Amino acid sequence: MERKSLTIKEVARRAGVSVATVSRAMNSSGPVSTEAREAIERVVADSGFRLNAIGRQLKTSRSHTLGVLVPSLKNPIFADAVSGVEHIAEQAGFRILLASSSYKISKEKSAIETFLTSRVEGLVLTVTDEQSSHAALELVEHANLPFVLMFNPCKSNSHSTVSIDNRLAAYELVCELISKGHRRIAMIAGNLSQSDRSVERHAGYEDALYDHGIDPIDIVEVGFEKPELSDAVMNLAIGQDSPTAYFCSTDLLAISMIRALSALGRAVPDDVSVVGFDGISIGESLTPNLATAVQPAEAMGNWAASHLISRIEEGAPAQNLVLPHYLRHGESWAQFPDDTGFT
Amino acid sequence: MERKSLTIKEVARRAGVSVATVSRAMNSSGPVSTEAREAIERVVADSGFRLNAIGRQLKTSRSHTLGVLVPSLKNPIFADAVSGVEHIAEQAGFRILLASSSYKISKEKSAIETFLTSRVEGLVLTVTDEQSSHAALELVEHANLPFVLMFNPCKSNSHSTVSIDNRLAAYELVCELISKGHRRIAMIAGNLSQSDRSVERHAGYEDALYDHGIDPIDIVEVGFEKPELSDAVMNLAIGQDSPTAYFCSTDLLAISMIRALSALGRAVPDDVSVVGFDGISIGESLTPNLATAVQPAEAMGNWAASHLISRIEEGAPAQNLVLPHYLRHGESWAQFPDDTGFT
DNA sequence: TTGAAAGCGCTAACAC
DNA sequence: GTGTTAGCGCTTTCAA
Repeated sequence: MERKSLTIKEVARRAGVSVATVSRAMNSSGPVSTEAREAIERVVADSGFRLNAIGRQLKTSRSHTLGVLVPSLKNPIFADAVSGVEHIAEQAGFRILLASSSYKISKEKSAIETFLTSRVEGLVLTVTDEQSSHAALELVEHANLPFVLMFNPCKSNSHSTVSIDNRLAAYELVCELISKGHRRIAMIAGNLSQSDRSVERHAGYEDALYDHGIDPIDIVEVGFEKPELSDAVMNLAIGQDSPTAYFCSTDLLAISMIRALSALGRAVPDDVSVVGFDGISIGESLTPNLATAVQPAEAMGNWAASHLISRIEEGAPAQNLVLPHYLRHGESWAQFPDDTGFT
Repeated sequence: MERKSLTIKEVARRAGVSVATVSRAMNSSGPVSTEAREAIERVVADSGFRLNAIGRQLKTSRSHTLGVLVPSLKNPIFADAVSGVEHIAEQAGFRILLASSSYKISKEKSAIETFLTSRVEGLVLTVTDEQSSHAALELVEHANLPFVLMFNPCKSNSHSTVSIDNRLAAYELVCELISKGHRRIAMIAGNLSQSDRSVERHAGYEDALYDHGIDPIDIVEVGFEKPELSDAVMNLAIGQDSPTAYFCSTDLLAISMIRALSALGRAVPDDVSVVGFDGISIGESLTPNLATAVQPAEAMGNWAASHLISRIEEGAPAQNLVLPHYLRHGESWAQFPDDTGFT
């Protein structure tokens, strides 16, 4: 057992050749005689030698590494997207440096600084929003490093983005609720200040109500990191004119909401409808399964990675991609039972 | 905008000092006069200079990087554990290189080779099992690199491990099922050849049945990567003497099972009981919520990371930790309705 | 308090 | 086909 790993120099010495030959042999980057190759292979085989990527990175100024930053791994929508990034990156010979921000601007910034210091070749980021995260994104742009925003709605054309049309998807979801006869529709959302997606979804919610001449109910914001619903949500649910439908800004929230409602004796969807947003796969397996707008998270991760790599390798131009979403007509929403029949 | 990022040498030139002084200033690693410090700060501020970690890593032979390998990010149990690793690593100034194996031995091996090449300082791994993954683990041991196996049951004392007692937890779960009057209890599991945890859980299942003089039913194995349950499962569920209870080797499987059963008109828990294993947090929010054995995934990740770092930094000895599990008495299991009253 | 210089492990001219 | 060599960007003696 070697105390310290070998260097190419030592391998060269043992094989009786020069370091250049070893380098050529190990990288198949130039001619090497069979004799030399075999000598080298022998040394490598019984020493377990492996080229040191750090030396190579320094010399070639290429790290073959991508930085990936998401708010949290504990929401499957992000875990799935990271999984999508990882699979493509791995195929293309890129490593993944992973960080999570816990929805905190300060952690976004420090994660990005770490990535920059580590000389990653590109970044896949899901940030709070372009405004609040401006300082951090500024760093990336100043470093002239390609990056793609994932999930964040596209707000400019200067950089790449992959997302869905959150506002439209929310609009469609709420319209569907309205067409099922619901009039008192509340929105429960993760803190708007921590997610531009929530903001867009809320806008879609308002659009839908406005188009139907229905008054919106004050949005109830909850934290992202805790599963417990706030008192505000509970008070809303037990009040006199309690909503007949809830639009939750994420599936995780919707799942908690369904549970909380049933604890209050309100059955979903018989007494009240609940819809989520994201389309995490577990939602499909629930009973009732979740009505929601589905984001193709893994595909977003795939695209983010392959686009990023083509920017790195081929200097491809920045691009904004809006992927199609679709509504999953789950069992957690239903015709409002007291519907008076107005159309 | 700089085409290529600056080097310490260029900063030194611009600030009119030597590279050694810049290094000392930026790392607070030695005395620097106020005058020099200010000159350097000025240059750094308006150039956005950042020390290149690769140069530093080569010089110091420290990468401050941990490699993390899990079978899949799409199972929240692993995503949560990775999240736990990440949080501790970040606090300690370590970066995370992430890879997933999709439960494939070949990908485990190549991921580990990439980690080795990248000169990570330690590894957190969840592998198929120590036997099958032997070749890959061999590489790590030969490289003399500290690692901790996470989730994999401890089979030797030569390396670190953090897990729960899978066999005991499964035993307890199945005993509880038996005490609720169930006698026809089936086990549905992810392929045993892809997970030593499944194997242990199956042993616990058999222990429990054996202790009560009940005949086990042939285990039904399903793939990990697809949510659809196999025909074998369906045939079992609709057969004559179909089980009154299902023990699933993961919560994800249990959730799919509940859904599949209800599609067959069998209500959970009224007609049939289903229990899972893992304790993913979403399971708590389901209706019915999941009876399961809870693994403290995030805590396992936390411990894996901090233990690994103390091995790296302080040469702490390898350690095997078995964390306590607990049973979540969810709503997905119930007294068997046709219970004849035997005790 | 500072600078010169060696060298971490590697690749890629370049000369042979 | 092969070897020599000059760095890549940094830290760290060591001497001043």
